[in-house]
This record gives sequence, structure tokens and C-alpha cells, in this order.
Amino acid sequence: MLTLTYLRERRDSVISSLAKRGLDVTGSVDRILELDASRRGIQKDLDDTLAESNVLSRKIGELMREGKREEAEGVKSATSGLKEKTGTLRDKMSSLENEVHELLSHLPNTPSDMVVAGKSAEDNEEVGSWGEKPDLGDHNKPHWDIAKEKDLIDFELGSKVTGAGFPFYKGKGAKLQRGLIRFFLDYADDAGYTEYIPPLMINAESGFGTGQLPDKEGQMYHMPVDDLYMIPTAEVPLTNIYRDTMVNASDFPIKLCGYTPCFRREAGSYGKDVRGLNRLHQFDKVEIVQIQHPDKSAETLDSMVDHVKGLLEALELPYRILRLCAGDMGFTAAMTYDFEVWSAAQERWLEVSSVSNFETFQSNRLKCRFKGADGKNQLVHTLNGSALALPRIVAALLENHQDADGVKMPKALVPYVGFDRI
RNA sequence: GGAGGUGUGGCAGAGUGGUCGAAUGCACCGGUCUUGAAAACCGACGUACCUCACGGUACCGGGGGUUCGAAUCCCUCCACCUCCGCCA
Repeated sequence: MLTLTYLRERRDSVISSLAKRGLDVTGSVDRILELDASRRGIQKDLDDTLAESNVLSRKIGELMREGKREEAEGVKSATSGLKEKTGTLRDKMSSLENEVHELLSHLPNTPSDMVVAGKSAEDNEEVGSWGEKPDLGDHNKPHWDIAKEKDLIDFELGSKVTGAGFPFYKGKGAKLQRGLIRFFLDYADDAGYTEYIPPLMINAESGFGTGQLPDKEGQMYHMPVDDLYMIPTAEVPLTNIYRDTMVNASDFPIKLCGYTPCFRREAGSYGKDVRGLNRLHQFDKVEIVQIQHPDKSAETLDSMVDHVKGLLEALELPYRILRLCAGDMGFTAAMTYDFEVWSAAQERWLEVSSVSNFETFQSNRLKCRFKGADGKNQLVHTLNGSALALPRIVAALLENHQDADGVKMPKALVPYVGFDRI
């Protein structure tokens, strides 16, 4: 969430910045500023009225102490009008505040200067790539066929027990999942991230803190009985650790990671692209999160990008890196790099990681601050990235590394899975 | 699930209707002293909003209520602790 101060001071640049996302927010920005202005007027009134009645109250206290009951009663009667006035002003204040907050919480983050304008994936910039697309020749089965032949993943069984998009992993398929998770976590551990095993359900405050609510309400599984949401990513519980906290400037950077299953309703995505492991309702992911000083977050984002590069190269998967255009970025991000691996049999790129800097957008919602050099409290920067999401990695591993009689495991993975071929 | 208790500033911990935004101790910050440090002493020391400023207002787990006035009384929700029951 943008801060009101920022919006007040930088109205024009907010509008032009969000125009890069293809949004015209002039109306709602001006509405916010207008409501805020009248809120301030009301507050002045309210504060004055309260000050007035505080004076009278103090006076009554004095008179009572001096035993002048009758005089006190006289002053009391003078307060009734004030009381009524504060009541109505208070109501006005809070309804204005709510309205401002509502509008403000629906404004997406402003893209960084480096981010280009654009509406869709078409406009994303490719900023790096690695590896060669393998030539599969005759051995070019899509991963769902390999998974079936080798009995690694059972999609139909998942449909029976739960529903589409909830597969069972089995035998070497399950071991591959476990090995990948452990490989990713060890790699993050080596990079100085502290591992957490967070709750898989979160409350609405946490959903708001990282920006899933209200923007992505319909994309999360919700348990109405207890009003809890299944996490769509470990980002939510991990980042919310720091909700309502003051962090010590000397603790920067704070680095956390965690493996969790992730749950997404994926409402609205039907048809193609959902075959096999391409899009699931439940999938496994290791997430890395950093809390950083505002001056350092840009370089931190780069270091997180390098982290993901290292993982993909160890897995011997050709990838490309995209800097998302403004319109393709998530609601909360100021800058995002997506990693896509080449899926050799499907002959398409699959997104396997998204690394973002949210700057102060989340920390403002989270109320996560530190004491700056000038002694004033300021908002931290938050960042996170997938390192990595499993299903599409598995898809690419199976497809890219297949040969005449199976699938060869990349060297780095062999100690983790305990076999070198499937 | 049943019974009871607790929730105050970074931490500890006073405060049961008016002079309490809140004693005291610790931590932190600035200064004196010192070659330097420690100790000692002095000072500053919560957050947010409004105001050019002086200053004002709100906040003692969250929300609501009583009252001229609430950290203090009442209701409710939440969290934690203790005991009992149940269960992995």
C-alpha cells in the first residue's frame, strides 16, 4: 500500500507511474486526496472540541475536590453539547478514514523506474538466459507421458481423492520431490537464509499484510468456519513474521526461507496450459524472503536473482530471465524478475520462479519499520523469490533429460534423490 | 470442552475513576570525567495524526459501553498462563 504522505507529495508521479501498468488512477487518487483533505478538516474540529471538553472535565475535577458540588454540576451541563458534537465528528472521521483506506488499499504498487510500460507478457524484457535447448530427437515425450510410464505421478488418483490439480506423487516421483526440496533448502541455508516451517493457514490480517487481500481474495482457499486461508505461497506466513515489528537496523539483511505446499484456486484459468504439472491447485515450493534497508534492496534483488540462477544451472535446465513490464507485474511488486525454463517436449517456456522487490508496499501494510540514521522510524523494504517452485521444474527435468530408456538425473541432484536415472 | 488467572512504553514492572502518556529499574542515545574503556554523574528517551509554529488530539491486547472525565468500572472478542477433561 502506498503511504498517504507519498501520495500527497507525489500525486503526478504516482499517476504517471501507474499509467505504465495501463491504469488511469487519476480519479481514485484525486478522490483519496479530496477525502483526506476533508478528513484533516474534521480532525481539526474534533481535536479542538475534545480539547475544550478536556478543559471542562479538568475543571469539574478541581471543583469536586474543593467540594463545590453545585458549581461542578453547572459545568457538567455545559459539556452535553460538546459530547454530542464529538460523537458526530468522530463518526464522520472514521467513515472518511475507512473510505480513504479502502481506496488506498486497492491501488497497486508503483513500478520502479527501470520497469518498462506494458500491458501483458508480450512487453516483458528478456534480460538474460543460460544453456542450450536440448535436441530431443525421437525421445520427445511430454512429462505427463513419462510420469505415467515410470509411475511417478498419478493425476487421476488425485482427481478421485480430491479433485483435478491435486496429484499424487509416487515412488521415485515422490523421492524426486523430497530430494528437490532438500536440495533447495540446503542451497538457501548455505546462502545464509534461516529456515522456517510456517503454518499453512493464515488469518485475514496476514493476507492483508502481504497484499493478497483484498486483491486476490478469490484465488485463495478460504475456511469460513474459522475464517482462515490456505497459503498461496510461503511468502505470506514468512513475511508476516515481521508484521507490527520494529527491526533493528543492525539486523539487515534479514534472510528467511521455507518449504511449504502452496494452495491456489486458479479460478479463471481453464483450458490449455493446465495439462500435467503445468498448473496445479497444490504444489510444493521453497521460498526465500529478505527484509532489507531501503538503500540496499536493489542489490539484494540482484543477489536473489543470482541465487535462482545458481539453482537452475545446477539442475542443468536452460532458462531465460524476464524483467516484467509494469502491466504483467503483481499488484504488490515494484520490480519483478521471472525465470522461465525451457520445456523441451512441450516446446515452451515455463515460469518457475518470480523474484520481486516490494519496496515499502508490503511494509506499510505490515507496519514493519526500523529506526533510520536520523532517528526517525521508516519502512523497511521486503523482497522475496521462489527458489524454486517444484512442479514445472519436475516437468522440465523429465522432458529435457530424457533419453532412449528413461531420464537422467543432473549430477547435483543424485545425492539428494539417491538414484541417477529414472 | 470446563474452572481460574494475566495482558501497561524496547524489556522488566508500579499504577483500581480526575493533577497518568503513565512511577521505578534496565537497555538505548547525547554529554561530563578518562590516553581509551568501564564505573559514576548529568541530560534526553513511545507511536500516530493535525498545525508553518506554539501547541493540540488519540493510543495502557482488539472492539463496544457507563461517566463531565476510564489504564482503572461493565460487556464482548483475541492471545498467553495454571488446573481438570479429551485426543494425537
